[in-house]
Order: sequence, then C-alpha cells, then structure tokens
Amino acid sequence: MNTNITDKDREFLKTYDVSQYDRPSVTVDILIFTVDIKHGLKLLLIKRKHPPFQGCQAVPGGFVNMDESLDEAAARELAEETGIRGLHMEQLYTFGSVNRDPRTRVISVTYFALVPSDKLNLVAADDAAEAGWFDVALDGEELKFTQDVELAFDHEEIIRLAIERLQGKLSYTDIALNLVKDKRRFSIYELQKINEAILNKELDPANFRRSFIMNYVNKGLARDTGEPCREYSARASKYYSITSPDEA
Amino acid sequence: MNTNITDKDREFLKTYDVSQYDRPSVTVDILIFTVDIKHGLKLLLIKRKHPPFQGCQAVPGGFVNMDESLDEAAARELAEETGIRGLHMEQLYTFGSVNRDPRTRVISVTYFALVPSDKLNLVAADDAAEAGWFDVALDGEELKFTQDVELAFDHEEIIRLAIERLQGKLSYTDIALNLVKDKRRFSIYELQKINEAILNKELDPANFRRSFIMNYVNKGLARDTGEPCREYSARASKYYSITSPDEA
DNA sequence: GCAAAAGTGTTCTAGCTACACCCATGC
DNA sequence: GCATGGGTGTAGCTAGAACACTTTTGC
Repeated sequence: MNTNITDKDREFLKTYDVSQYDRPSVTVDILIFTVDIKHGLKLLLIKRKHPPFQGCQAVPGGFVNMDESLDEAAARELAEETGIRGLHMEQLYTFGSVNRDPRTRVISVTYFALVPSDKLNLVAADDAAEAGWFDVALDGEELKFTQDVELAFDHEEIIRLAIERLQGKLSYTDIALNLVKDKRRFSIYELQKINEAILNKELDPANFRRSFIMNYVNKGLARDTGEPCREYSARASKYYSITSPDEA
Repeated sequence: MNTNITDKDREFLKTYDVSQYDRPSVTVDILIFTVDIKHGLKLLLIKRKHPPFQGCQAVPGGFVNMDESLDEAAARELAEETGIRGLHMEQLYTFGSVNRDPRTRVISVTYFALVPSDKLNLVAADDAAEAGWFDVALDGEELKFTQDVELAFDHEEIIRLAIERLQGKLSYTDIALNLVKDKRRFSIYELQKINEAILNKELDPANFRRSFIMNYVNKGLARDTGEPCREYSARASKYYSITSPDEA
C-alpha cells in the first residue's frame, strides 16, 4: 500500500468534513461451515429474536467498527460465534441491494469460515443468540436443508453462493484441510468424506486416494506420518500431516 | 429474496434510529480494461487533481448513493467514465483496511469492466478527470506498466487482483468475448490476441484454434458466420458470432 | 521470394473415470 | 462369513502441449 502522504495531503485533511454525506450501514456476515463426517455439511445459523424476520434463521453478522478492517471484523464475529480463534476464513462477496434490509440501507460484506469437524460441539459461545448447526447441501442449483428453515433477508442467495465457491475451490486449493479434525493427523478417508459433503456426491475411494497422493503428498503439502489410523475401519490406514506445522 | 415483512416488523421500523452509529464511507471503484490487439492489455486510470495522492494515478470510483445498489453504482460510474452502456462488469473484491484512505474510513467495493477494443478512443467522457489508458501486464507476481505510474492508495494491489481474476476466468468462462470489437463478427485471431494480452504470454495458434472450436463452437456458444475475415492477414479466415445475439 | 496468418495433422503426456480385484479385521 | 474400509492395478478417454507441415496472399 502506498503511504506517501505529502504535507499538502495533511493540510487538506484538516478541512475535510467526514460527515457530509448519507452513508449506508456496513455489516460483516459470516457463513460458518463444518462437516460432520457421518452427516455432511453443516452451517451455523442464528434464530432472530427481533424484527425484521423475527424467528427466522439468519447468517450471523454485525456492524463493522470504525477501528477495525473488514477482515478483523469478520474474525471478531467468528470468534464471538464460535469461541475459537485462528479458523480459516475468507471473503466471499459483497451484497448491496437497496432494500435487502427493510430497516435501512445495509451493505453486507460476507465471509465464509471453516470449523474443524471435532469442534462442532464446542460452538455455543454466543449467549444472546440461539445459534445452531443446520444440515445443508447444494444439489445442483437447489439449496436443501434437512430441517425446515425459514431464512431471513437474502441469506438463501448468500448461502448458495458460498457453497458454490467452496465446491469450486476444492479442486484447485487445499481448503478442505481446514475441515479435518487435526491437520497433523488426518486420514484420506476423513478428507474424502469432507469433499463428498461439500460436493454432495460420493467419490471413488481409489481415485480419491491417488488424487490426494498426487496433489498433496507429491507436491509437498502433506506427508505420511507413519502412524496407523484405526478410526474408520477394521484395517488400519495411515495418518497424514500437513508439511509445515506452523498453523497447527 | 425473502420479502415477508410482518406487521411486527413494520412497527419496529418506526422506532429504529438509523443514525445511531458511526459509519464508514462506501465507494465503488471500477477497473476498466480493454485490449489493444497490437499493444496488449490497457487499464483506465485517472490523474488525481486533489489530495491525498494528488498527481498520482487512481482507479476511477465514487460514493455509493443511498438509492442505488452496488451494481447500479458501479454501472453508473462505468457509464460516466466511458460514455458507454451495457459493458460487461462484475464484482471483484471489497477492500476495507482501516487506513487505506488517509481522510476517513473508506470501504471500497471494487468491480472490473471490459471495453471492446474498438471503443478505446471513444473513452474520454468524464470532463473533470484526466482519464487515460495505461498499458499494464501481470508478469508472474509482478505488475508492470509501460509508462511510469505512481498509484494512489492501495490501487496496485487491487489492479493485481483484478488481472489475476481475469486470467483465471479465461479458462472456464467466455469472458474474453466481451473484449472483441463485435460479438457477432470476430475472428479466432482477435480472440487469441485478447487471451495473450491478459495472460501476458504467446499462445500456439493451432492449439488455440482447436480449443476455441471445442469450447465455444462445439458447445453452442459461437458459430461460424461463413463471412470471410481479411482484417489480420493476407489469407482469409472466418468470422464467428456468438449464438444468442440478444446482447449485440 | 519472404513474412505472416490460416489451417490440418500427429505425437506425447498427464489426469480423470470406471472398474476389477485382493487384503485386513471387527462383528 | 460378511460388510466395510484400505489399497493396487489397469484400460480408456480427453485435453493440452509441442511441433511439423501446407496454403494463401500482400509486399
């Protein structure tokens, strides 16, 4: 970032009136996903206690403070909702239709975050909100919830976009690693189930294994730990670990 | 979008105080690209007449009005800068570091737009701004300008991200078609040069042709018009057209 | 004739897909 | 012994990369 502020700049700043225009509210909404190996993709939603859309489910979010960046605001929201720090998180899209919130003009910068599957039960930190995990899947074009869910605002569109993005990123990033229970001790089976949950379809174990070896192990992203894994089957498999354990 | 506003909602709205919090300014910045077949990728930049960063080049942009969506704000800016309507445009990313603008807290929702190459000379609509086209290329990680350019704010980072996105989308979308002079009358050569300009590398004509036939013609996106093209070489080639000429 | 684009053909390779098949073990 | 996951093998298909070669025509 260019930080060459000149004296002229400084002089100008003194006379600049910050509050001369009407401004939209800016919120950060965060889609918090996890994968339950046995049951698939889950999304954290909050039951709204106040109008508008009282009683409906909504993606958690809040206003951006003046002294924090968008990323910081999202990280704060994420920590408030989950009680966990250091989760994977990235910006999704910014929604800004005029009447998406009936109260006033709200622009929502959305993020999605990935919670390792074993943290699923920890997440109940926010006292005020009735937060809960919802089974969700993107079946072609259609967004499907296991339960009956009434979504607030334009949140269905946001959720659909998030899952599409997740699906897309599976093929060319190692994003799925952020969903395993332990990055230093995961099995191919666990990673496969995560991929299946996001893609909402079954994958061939033989081909998945080979693609993992090719795209992760051979490229130095992951390595065989040697330790046997007996979590998922009678016959022992292997635990793998990410290679740079800085972000354990 | 969910528009089920209840009576309770309406009641709540009356008592809601819109202006109770400090709010960041929200701007829309738009990266306007074109390709000059002979010289490569070009980006429209404005010379800043006032501090901060007076005299530096900047991506054109402006505040979002309260009665327009983000997309509408971007389309308005785009029309103001280029004098052209109906250009391809899509959201890129939202930048929100606290001090990216030294005056006040500014959140910028960025868009990129694509101008057909023959419109290059038309673009000089905005009287106030000294807008100009700049040759730009993304060479690996490094952003390169042919001229000497001093960029304002964090606009270098924004430009880099935009070109990366463009490069990525070439392979799995038909986005390059938005840069040909005439979607109903373009040659494979023109499309190849556009791809080369964005990717900043030469492509094999034989392979490019085959990939065009496979990904555009065989999939019904484009068709051979039968009309010979003599623009680019002694030997005649063919003009192709997009198949649904709605957005001619 | 030369340069440059138009166009066809060929070969090699990497990666994905769909399978068939065997192994190990808990129940 | 059977279901389930672990793991190897293999054959077919496809897209892409590299490159050789011919054609056309303005200069």
